[in-house]
Amino acid sequence: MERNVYDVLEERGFLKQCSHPEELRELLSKEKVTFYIGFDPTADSLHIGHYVALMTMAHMQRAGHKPIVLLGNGTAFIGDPSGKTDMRTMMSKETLAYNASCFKAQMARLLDFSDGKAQIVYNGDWLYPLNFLDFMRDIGVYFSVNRMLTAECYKQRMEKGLTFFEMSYMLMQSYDFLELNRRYGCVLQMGGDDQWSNILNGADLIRRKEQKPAFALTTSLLTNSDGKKMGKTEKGAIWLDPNKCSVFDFYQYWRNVDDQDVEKCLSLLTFIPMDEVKRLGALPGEQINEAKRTLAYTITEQVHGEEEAKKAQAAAESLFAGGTDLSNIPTCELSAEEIAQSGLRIPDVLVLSKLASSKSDARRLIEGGGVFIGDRKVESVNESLDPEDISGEGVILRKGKKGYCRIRRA
RNA sequence: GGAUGGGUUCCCGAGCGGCCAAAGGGAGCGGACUGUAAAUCCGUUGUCGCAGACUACGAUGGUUCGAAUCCAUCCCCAUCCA
Repeated sequence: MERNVYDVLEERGFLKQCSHPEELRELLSKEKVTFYIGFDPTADSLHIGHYVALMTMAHMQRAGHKPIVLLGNGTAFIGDPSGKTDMRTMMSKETLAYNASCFKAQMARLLDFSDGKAQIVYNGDWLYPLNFLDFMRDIGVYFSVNRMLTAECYKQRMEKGLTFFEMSYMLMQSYDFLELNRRYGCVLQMGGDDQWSNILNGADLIRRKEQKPAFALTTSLLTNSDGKKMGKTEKGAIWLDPNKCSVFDFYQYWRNVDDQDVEKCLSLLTFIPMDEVKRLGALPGEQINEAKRTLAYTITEQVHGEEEAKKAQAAAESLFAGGTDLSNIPTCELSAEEIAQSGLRIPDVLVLSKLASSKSDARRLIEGGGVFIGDRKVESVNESLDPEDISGEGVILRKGKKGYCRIRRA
C-alpha cells in the first residue's frame, strides 16, 4: 500500500494509540475521511499545548481529509477531570462563547476553512437542549461504571475525589462523537493521549449504537525530556495570542528549548521534511543552535506570520549576537504620568516593564546583581534612569541574561 | 446521615500558644560556569520606601498580653460505615 497520512503522522511521532490501526490506515488511503478534534474554550486564547492537535488536523487536511473543529462550549461547562487534580472552575455561557470566537480566529492560520474544507461546530448546540432522562436512557446505559473506574484518567482522581458531575464528562464527549457521526458522517476522533478513554468510549458508542465503524486515535502530548508538559513558563502558558505572550517571548521560548527536545519539536510543530528534521536534530554540540534557530523562526512564522517572525528573529540577533538594530526589541513606552509617578527609579521601571512582578521582586533582583542598564550593572536600588536616556531610541533595561525591555518615552 | 483523619505560602509537606513570613523538598528567579542548552555550585522566593510596618496558615466569631497553633459554628475534602 502506498504511503498515506497515517504513515506521515507515524513518522513524525504524532501517533500514540489507535483503536484499529490497520483498518484506519486503509480507510485513509481509500476515501476522504471526516474527523474531529474537540477543544474546550476555557481561556481566551489557544496555547502551545493545543498546537500539536492543530498540526495533526493540518496534516490530515493537506492529505485531503476533512477536519471538524468541535468547540466545547457545552462540555467546558462541566470541565474535564482527566489529568487534573482539581475541578475546573465553572464558566458562564457568555465567556465560553467569547473564548470560542478567539479560538476560531487563531485556528484559521493553520486550517483552511474555505469552501467547506473544514468546519467549526459547537457541542452546546446539542448538549444544552438535552433532556437528562432521555440522555441517561439512550446513552447512559452503554457505560459501565465498573469499567470507567478502571480507566487511567479516573484512577488518578480516585485519590483526590471525583464527582458524578465530572464523571459525566466522558458520556458527553462520547455523545459528541455520536452526534457528529450522525450529522456529518464523522468517523474518527483524534486528540491528545490524555483523552484516550474519552475518545475510545465515543468510538465504542458509535459502534454499538449505530453498528458502524468509528475510530479513535490519540497523539503524543508535547512533553520535554523530563516528561513534563511543555509550554509552561513563569508567566504561564505559551499563548498564541501576541497580547498574552509577545512574539519575542514566543520566539525565545523555542530558541531556548533543551537540546534533547529540538528534534521532537521540529517534527511535531513544523512542516519541515523529516530528513531535514533529523539532520538538524543530530547536529553535534554547539551547532545544535542552528536547529533551535530554525525551530524558533519556523514556528513563530506559522503562528504569527512572516513579518512578525522576522522582527522577533532580528531582535534576538541584536541582543544575543551583537546586532545593532534595536527597533524590534520588546519595548515599554512610558507615559508622562508614569515617568512622573515613578521618578524613573529603577525598581519602579522594572515593574512597569513587567521584568519584575513587584517592587520587592525588583529590589531582590537588583541586590542579587541581575539588573543592567545597557551593559552597566545597576548597583543600588536607589538608582534612577536619566530622563535623557529614555528619549529617542530609549535604553535597554535587562534582567538576567534573557529578560530584555527597551524603555522609552511614549 | 454516623465515625475517624484533614484543609498551611506557586506545588508537595512540616509546624500544633510566643523564638513563624512559617522547616524540608520541588519548581521559579538571579549569580558563576557555558552554546541564549543541560548538569553542577552559590544566592533568592508575601507586600510596602530598606529598618520597621502591614497582609497571610478553609470561613466567621471567641478565649488569651499574645493564635497557623486552643474553643465554637460553618464550608470543603479523604477513608470506613449506612
